[in-house]
Amino acid sequence: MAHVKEGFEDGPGGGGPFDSLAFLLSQLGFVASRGFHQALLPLGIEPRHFLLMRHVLRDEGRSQQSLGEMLRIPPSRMVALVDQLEERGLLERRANPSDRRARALFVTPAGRRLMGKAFQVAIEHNARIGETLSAEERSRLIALLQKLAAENGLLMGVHPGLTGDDPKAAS
Amino acid sequence: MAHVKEGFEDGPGGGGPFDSLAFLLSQLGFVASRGFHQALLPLGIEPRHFLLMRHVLRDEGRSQQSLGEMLRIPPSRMVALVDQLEERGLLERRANPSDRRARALFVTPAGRRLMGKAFQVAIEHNARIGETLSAEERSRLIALLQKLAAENGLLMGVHPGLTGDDPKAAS
DNA sequence: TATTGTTATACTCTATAACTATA
DNA sequence: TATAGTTATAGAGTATAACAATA
Repeated sequence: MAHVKEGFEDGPGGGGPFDSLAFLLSQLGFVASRGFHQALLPLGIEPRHFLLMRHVLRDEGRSQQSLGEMLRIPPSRMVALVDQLEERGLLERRANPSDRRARALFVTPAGRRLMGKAFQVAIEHNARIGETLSAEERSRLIALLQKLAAENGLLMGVHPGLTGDDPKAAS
Repeated sequence: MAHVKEGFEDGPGGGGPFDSLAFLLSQLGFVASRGFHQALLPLGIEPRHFLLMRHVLRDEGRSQQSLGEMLRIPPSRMVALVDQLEERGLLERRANPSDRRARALFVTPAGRRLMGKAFQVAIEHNARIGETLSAEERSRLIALLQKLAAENGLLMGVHPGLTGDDPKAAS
């Protein structure tokens, strides 16, 4: 382990900077998640609700299961999420005429209004994260991260943290 | 929300790519964390143990509380973490002659051997994450992330996910 | 009286699997 | 017999606060 260049230069025994790509990504990802979570607090929803609502908005009338499969959220978790959003009057479960077992999901007018605000929050949060970089730095950074995301099989708009494959701890 | 350039171009109503800086960071951070967690599985420890051991290694003999303050881990959580590592024979609580309330932490020889392997795992994991980038892309990416980390008040080697300020959900 | 570490308790989140109603 | 959704249950992880030993 003496020939490594980026990060871990300190080796097993010592101190030194811990500036590996993996660690930086993990740290910054955590900060980004936490920041968005906090930014949404005034609206009374969490990032997972935002993400789910966003996908319902994109294709209203789908069943819970169909959405759950796409976002890789297990059924019982979908029930809880939709319950929370329905109680708050943001989402609606309607009957599906062609299959009375299924529940078609729709966003209510209140849900639409709230999502408008939530998008605003997301935009502001996003701007805040990158505000210390120049426009050019920012776009180069985004391009590099996109390349990394593509190589790691990430789907745009589907956050792996929603799937329940919990990393458990930090790194 | 019509004048924004990076990410969120789709607006409240629509679909489209979700390639904001914040979302990319959150996604990739999650993937990096999860990957490291899985890479450590064969060694029987988790990233939090690795991080804690690493700090004990750096300055042996410190008290639990002193370490907990530095890493911002609450006392009862420190007890659980140290318990787990002590049961596995990787860490030792020794008496502190000058203050018999405090417990001085030391890494055992087995702990040292395991940390050697864990560093190797970390190095390999780090290399895997960035392997699709060229050396130049990689160093540019790291430089940009470091700048971002500095601006967001991140401490090198201290992962915010260890502090218990849970983001709760993803995004 | 304050502090270090520990333990007890309660709470949240989650997955698993049983269950119901439809198909 | 299979499927969509729900509910019940049990497990892990956490924080809070009470506690014991020592200062």
